[in-house]
Amino acid sequence: MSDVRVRFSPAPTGYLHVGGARSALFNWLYARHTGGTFILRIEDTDTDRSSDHLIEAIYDSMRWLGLDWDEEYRQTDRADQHLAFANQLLVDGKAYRCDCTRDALDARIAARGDAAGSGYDSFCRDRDVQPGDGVVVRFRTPDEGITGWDDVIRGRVEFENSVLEDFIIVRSNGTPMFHVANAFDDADMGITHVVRGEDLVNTTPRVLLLRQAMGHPEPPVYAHLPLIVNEQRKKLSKRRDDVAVGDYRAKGYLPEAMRNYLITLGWGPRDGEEIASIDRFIEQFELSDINNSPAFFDVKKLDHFNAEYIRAMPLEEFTALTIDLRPETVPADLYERMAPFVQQRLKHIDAEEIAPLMEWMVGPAPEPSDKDWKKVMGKDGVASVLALVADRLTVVEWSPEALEACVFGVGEELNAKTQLPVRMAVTGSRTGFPLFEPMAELDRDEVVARVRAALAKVEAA
RNA sequence: GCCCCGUUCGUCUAGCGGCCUAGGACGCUGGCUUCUCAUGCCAGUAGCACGGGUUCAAAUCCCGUACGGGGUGCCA
Repeated sequence: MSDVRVRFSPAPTGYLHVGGARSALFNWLYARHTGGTFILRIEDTDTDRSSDHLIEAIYDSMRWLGLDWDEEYRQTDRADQHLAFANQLLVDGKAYRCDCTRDALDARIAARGDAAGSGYDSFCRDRDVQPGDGVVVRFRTPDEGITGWDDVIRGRVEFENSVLEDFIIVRSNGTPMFHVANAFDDADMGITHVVRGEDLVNTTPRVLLLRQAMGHPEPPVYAHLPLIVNEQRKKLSKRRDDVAVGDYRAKGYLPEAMRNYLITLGWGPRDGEEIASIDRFIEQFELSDINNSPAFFDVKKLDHFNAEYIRAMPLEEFTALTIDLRPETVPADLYERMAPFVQQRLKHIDAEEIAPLMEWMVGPAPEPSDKDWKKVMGKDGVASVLALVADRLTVVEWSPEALEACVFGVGEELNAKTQLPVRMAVTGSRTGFPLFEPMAELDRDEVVARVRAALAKVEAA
């Protein structure tokens, strides 16, 4: 085992969404690639918005994607240590108490003529505020100098310390905030590589400063991943975009397909094979190969991946996975015989995609649209084809092979194409399964009746 | 406003100074698989944001511009 230690640290304030899943995945890939340790750290310091239910949901989505973790922590279990760290900063004079309200700060900002929303102005730095209601602890950021790091993905990133405001490290309710918990835990847990979304770059100098104050000046390796964006090129948001991993699961995406698709967002395998086994990806994965521009989450391409994975499944596995999704009127043995045809046509593991493929086999054929009907049945000679097929069907041997020979035989005799009119008559559709196998599953009388009904409709037109 | 980041086909990517008349994938279009659809195969479509440098040589390095995004919470 190598000494690489990485972590995925979601805040359980929502379901795991595709952006978080991709971060988790890249951390996991790197850990597995290096033989290191993958840690799941639940950052639930915002107790008001975190919930056990959401933590469970995150576990669930991670397991579904096959992302297993080696160690697990919850930051609320470590709050005492975070607080002790914050208090030490207070003792050392690296932090101070502040009782400014947002309103008071805004008033000062307005009085100075600064832009609304400007950062904290260090008002309480030397006021020696005592503990009490509405009092927070702020970190004293340096007034000069530069805080920066060499990002594996972005290169050198630097911030002027002067633009860093004295940020809050302990809330007025006494709980430590994200930065302290994050900085402390990364150092304490010996995290060697921090792989996370680009939306966190701005917090990095704060964490770095905190580490220095803690006596851990040597930073981990940072890799800030490009964001996953929607069609408006904006960061995927839980509110406006439908992006929870669980939703994709519910929509019938295979975890392997989802995981494989996510891998291609911001990274490409060196061998160019974008659909491959997870082992191939683990083998090739390097942080330095991750690109730095945002990636659009393209459901069309995801669908393609999903369809590929569905088709690649062993038939028995596919059948077992989908058999309970068949229309309830379809007997299990019939479904098993039709499963190969279903597998070839499915984009999602979804009952609603399966139903239209086979409902005509167990109930009346659907009414085709006028447009489709005319396109197929409006051709010259269709009536004679249907008439002859209907007659032959009453006596032909009832097997797929014999049915095919019969229907095509009529075509040769009449010098016409027969498959489409017969299909339309029997299935009510121009598209679908190969005709003769399922047709042989129906009763002879039913099929003959459907062909005769179609014939009557053609003649009436 | 301030800070940070980004820009190769519509989309995801390859490309790390000559192999690039820019490759692959999705999508779309067309064709072929002795008569559906799907699959498979073949073909086509379309791109280095712009302007300056550096260099014998730039998609690749530097600077600027434009555009886009992220952050700017007692969220993470």
